[in-house]
Amino acid sequence: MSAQIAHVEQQLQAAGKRLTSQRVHLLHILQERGGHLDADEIYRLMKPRFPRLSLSTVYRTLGLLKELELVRELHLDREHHRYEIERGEEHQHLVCLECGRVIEFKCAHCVPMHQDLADRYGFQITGSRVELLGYCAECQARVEQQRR
Amino acid sequence: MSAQIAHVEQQLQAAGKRLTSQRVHLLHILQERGGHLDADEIYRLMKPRFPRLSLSTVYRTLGLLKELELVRELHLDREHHRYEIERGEEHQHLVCLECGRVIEFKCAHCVPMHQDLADRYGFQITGSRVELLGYCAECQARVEQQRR
DNA sequence: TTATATGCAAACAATTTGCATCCTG
DNA sequence: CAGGATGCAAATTGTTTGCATATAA
Repeated sequence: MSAQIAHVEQQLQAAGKRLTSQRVHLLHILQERGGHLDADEIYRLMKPRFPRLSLSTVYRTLGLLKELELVRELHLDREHHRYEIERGEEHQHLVCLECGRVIEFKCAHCVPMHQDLADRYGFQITGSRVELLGYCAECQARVEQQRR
Repeated sequence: MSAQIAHVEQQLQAAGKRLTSQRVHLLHILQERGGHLDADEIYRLMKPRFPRLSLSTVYRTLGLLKELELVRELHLDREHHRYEIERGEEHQHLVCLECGRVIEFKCAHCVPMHQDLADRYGFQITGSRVELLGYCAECQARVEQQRR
């Protein structure tokens, strides 16, 4: 069992929650896949192991993990939310509008930005959503070729 | 009639669309309110003038204006989308998690960030969503006091 | 006049909830 | 064994669509 999962187990118990096999498995999936999954994808990935699994369990588990700040909810597209394990370190997302690929990056400019805002507006910043939209190198090339 | 509205009128006609009183009124509301309205708020603001207005007209109009890039759709919270007039100039949003207030700001750090990403990943960036979440000065003070 | 917009009601999709049953602690 | 967790089905919410009627061009 990874350190991540051990940590989650600990947090769940600290919150008086139970460690069910569904919860553990969901975490594993999120961890293996590296995140950016939506509820239905998670559901389908879990289904083989839990044939009677219901979507509401997925939503309830995600909701719980979100509250415990073990999972982060992303709003990368308008249709549904996507989820990833909260790794503690702030990072941003780059989304390709053509193929949907998501690249994570860390932005050196964001820390001074937070400080700026604290100074200018007295805002205490607790979180951020930085999502940049555009076209990845591959899709640019493909579109270019089709246009030829 | 403001220059904004004149511009919209022109764009609509260029796209072969009609200039209905509902569309004009919706634009006026968005302009007067300065944006950040959701579909239902717009609906309620328009209702007095158009008692038989339906929500679907609001959604269809917003969809149309969004396609023409006259209106921008924001995803500030998970419940619904909010809309504002597209002013051409990129800006970011600061959202208070307590009172819901939205502050717009312009971030000097964002332009170099786009350039960075183009360099690092070959990404062509066409848009961005930068939303910072936290607590405004007033709400911090209030919470502080309650805790006392 | 004629195609585009609107209003209304019904359809949808993502997410949430009530309740009986199940299972972890 | 007791209370939290699950599965199922039904309810909610935000948004979209089909169709008959109204209206801008």
